[in-house]
Amino acid sequence: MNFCAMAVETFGKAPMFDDDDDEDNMPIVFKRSSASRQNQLDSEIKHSQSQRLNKLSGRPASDVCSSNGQSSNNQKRMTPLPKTSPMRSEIGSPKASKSSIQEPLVKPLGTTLKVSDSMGSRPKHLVNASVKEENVTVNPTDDNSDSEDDKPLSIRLKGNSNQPNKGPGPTVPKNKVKKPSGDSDDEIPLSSKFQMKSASGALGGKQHGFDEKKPLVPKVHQNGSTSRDKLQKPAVLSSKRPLPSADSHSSSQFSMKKPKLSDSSTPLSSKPVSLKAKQEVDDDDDIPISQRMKKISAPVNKSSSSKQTVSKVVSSSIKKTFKKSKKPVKKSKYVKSTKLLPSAGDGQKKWTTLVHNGVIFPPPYQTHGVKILYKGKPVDLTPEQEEVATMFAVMKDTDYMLKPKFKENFWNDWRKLLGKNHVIQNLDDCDFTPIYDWYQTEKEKKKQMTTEEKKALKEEKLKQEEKYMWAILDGVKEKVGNFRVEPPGLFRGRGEHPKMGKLKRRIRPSDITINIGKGAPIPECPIPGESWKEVRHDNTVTWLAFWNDPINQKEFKYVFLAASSSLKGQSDKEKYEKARMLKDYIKNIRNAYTKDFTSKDPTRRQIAVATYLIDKLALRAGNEKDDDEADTVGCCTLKVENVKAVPPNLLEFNFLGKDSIKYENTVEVELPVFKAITQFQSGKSGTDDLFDKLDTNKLNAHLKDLMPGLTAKVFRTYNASITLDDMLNRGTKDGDVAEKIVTYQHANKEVAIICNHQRTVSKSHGAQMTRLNEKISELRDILKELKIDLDRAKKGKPPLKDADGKRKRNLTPEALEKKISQTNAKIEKIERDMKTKEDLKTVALGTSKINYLDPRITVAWCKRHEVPIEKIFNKSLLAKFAWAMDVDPDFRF
DNA sequence: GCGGCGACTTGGCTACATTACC
DNA sequence: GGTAATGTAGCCAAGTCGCCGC
Repeated sequence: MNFCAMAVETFGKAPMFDDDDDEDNMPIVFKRSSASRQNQLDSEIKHSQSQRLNKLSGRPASDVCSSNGQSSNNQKRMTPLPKTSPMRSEIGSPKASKSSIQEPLVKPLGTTLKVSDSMGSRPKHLVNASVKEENVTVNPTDDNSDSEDDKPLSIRLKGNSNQPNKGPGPTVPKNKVKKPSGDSDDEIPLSSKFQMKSASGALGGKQHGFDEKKPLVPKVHQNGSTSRDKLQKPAVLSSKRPLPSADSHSSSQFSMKKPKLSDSSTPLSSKPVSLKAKQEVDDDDDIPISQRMKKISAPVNKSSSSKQTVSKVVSSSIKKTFKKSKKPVKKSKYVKSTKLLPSAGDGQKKWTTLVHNGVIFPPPYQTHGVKILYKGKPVDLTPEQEEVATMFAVMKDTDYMLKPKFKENFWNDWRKLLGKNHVIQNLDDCDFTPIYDWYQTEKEKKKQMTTEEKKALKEEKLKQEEKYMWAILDGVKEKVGNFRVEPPGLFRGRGEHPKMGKLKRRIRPSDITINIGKGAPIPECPIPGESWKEVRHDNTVTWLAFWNDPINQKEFKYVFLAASSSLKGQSDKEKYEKARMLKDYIKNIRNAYTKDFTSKDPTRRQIAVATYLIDKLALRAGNEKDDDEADTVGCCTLKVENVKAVPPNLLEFNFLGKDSIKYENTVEVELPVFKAITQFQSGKSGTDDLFDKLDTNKLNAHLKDLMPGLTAKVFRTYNASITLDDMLNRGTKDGDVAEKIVTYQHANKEVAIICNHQRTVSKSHGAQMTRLNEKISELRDILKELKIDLDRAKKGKPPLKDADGKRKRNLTPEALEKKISQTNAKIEKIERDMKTKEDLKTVALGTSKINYLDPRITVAWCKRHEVPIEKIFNKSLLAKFAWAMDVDPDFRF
């Protein structure tokens, strides 16, 4: 019996999940963090930059039929939207791209980090491409898979690195920041690090045709090698992309899905028959040489047998990880979801039945009675006044206290609570230290609790929250993401947010709108005497509840299902499928925008250049912002002052992006781009919009003309995932698991740099490095002694006394040699660790893993290389990416 | 065609938990 | 067993983008 069906039957009666569930269904304990977040904008720490790198190319035929269930997958090879006539342009036709480039793949990983690069390469062929139509849907090209367009620009650059100046207008980023003398390059913006290592070739104004078969981008590696990929990509067939039918064998779990994409007006599934046929032919050309070699050397059925073996390794580990969720149904009335459910497109039905218990509110404020001092004297405060004073007091150690705006906003809100005639008349004369000290004491007390006490508290909390943790969506038990209503506090806007410090008032039931299935029991309002603002039964949305953001009433705070839910999984999968689809279109999109660099229509020119920057630098779209938000920008909202044009063809970017993270990057661009930028800047002041004829709506509307569903952010997903795929496949060597993990981390790091995912250097970083250095010197001293002892032992003499004057054990020369070797190994390990630590101290690897890297790439790679998936994905990622776990080992992005 | 609302994704930080190391 | 290092979960801010009404 179908679990869903079974569960559905119970729906309706479904009260709350009191679940006598077995432990498998026990909720994971959710912690609540107390809160303080520090927004650090230390620009010295937050280096910027991102540079795009490699994109990879070749796609094995296997990718075509990546099994796993890619159900949705039909989207690849989408045909143009109805509104766009397929006849409109030759761009999309196989012919149009015939010129294609069958350039050798560029090489690899080893140099990855050093060679970053940029996209410059790409444009090369673009320049000469013949694009006949302007506004057209760009059909996937038949030859695309072979083209370098499938590769990250950076990779293309790498490939050309040894051919400086040959390319058309490659963009090679330059390093703007000087590298510190030490080993570390921490002080360098991420992007710069990347670039610095990659070095760029001169751009030359020359443009080469596609058929040149030369590296797209000339590049000079500062210290990197410029190896070319020996595993050249095979000539590509138009049919390389997976066909819908191929995808459709995907695992049954997807078989019922109605992917959004396919719901769109675009006939995703209607791929050309010829392509399909081709795909089925599936020749070795589509398979990376490395794999082909395996095939050759293996027994006939090797591929499948090895697959099995490998899969076994992975699946067993996966099984282990998911063991719990697999035995569930035993006692539970509901099925715990690990599979994707059917979903619908926007505005469409997202679910049929939905049951949940609403949200849980933070406990009421408990007064502590500690008085603040005003002009040195204790002041009585009401509980409401004290609560807000406490919010402020506990932030004493944060950087917010250094920001006048924070204090000003806090004071304005707090004084309203104090009232006009309150004894407290200004903030400067207030001393919050008594409350701060009290808070520290409380923290310390909590820390000192015994393990049992902590456990008891935890259990108590769990007991209270358990019923809010789950929802039943279409009969499937799903975890709720954020079922706790945000507690009151002071707004911690990032960067120079004009509202930082304002009071986020307490949210009450009357602020909250509940969304639940018709006929499902309305969640009881947990605060006696109060009631929900509204109850809706809207199955076209996925939120369970929302309230208006108290800081900005126009905005909302939603309660959604957790990332591991099937709804989120479905949507995630669709995101990656869309990005994969871009691979089919990218070449012609690049051709199209390259052509438009010199368009007479200034709007077209701006769209072209903006798209180029988004593609090349992985910039975000850049929506307009209100005055009451931090002053940050994205591509479309760049100001003239954010981009400095340095002849002959360098662009220096310097701006605050999302979360006020600094983006600093200097890139070499193609001359037409350079020229266009200077035109856009001419006659404007620094604070004027660089792209004055453009906004994200226009840009995305244009992108949708090129590929169904294409928006600016798809480029980030595409470039991140294709870079990972490429680097893993080029860079993974035989070796032990640890070495393979290092390869993965390198690739992950590369992506993080591309996306400019930064983190602040941990406070203890310096101390940690110092400790490690000390350890190394201690080991070196030991090494010296051991060598002396060895010499003496060889001569039959006893060892010297140790530092304390004590006699050491008499060891044989063999034993001493072994010790020496062990000590050397220790030193090497510490040195390696230090380097890694230094390299990653400002790079956040997690963000790309969670949001940009198609998990199927990782899972398939783990299967191919026998790396346990748990080494790469933690528990929550495994749950989030459950839908990707049965991917075929041959899957390629 | 535009603007704004609404829904959803992306993102860095921090408290807490777990693991490593001595 | 204690402490430091590392990993993770959760928080919630800040983006993107679709859609709808004017």
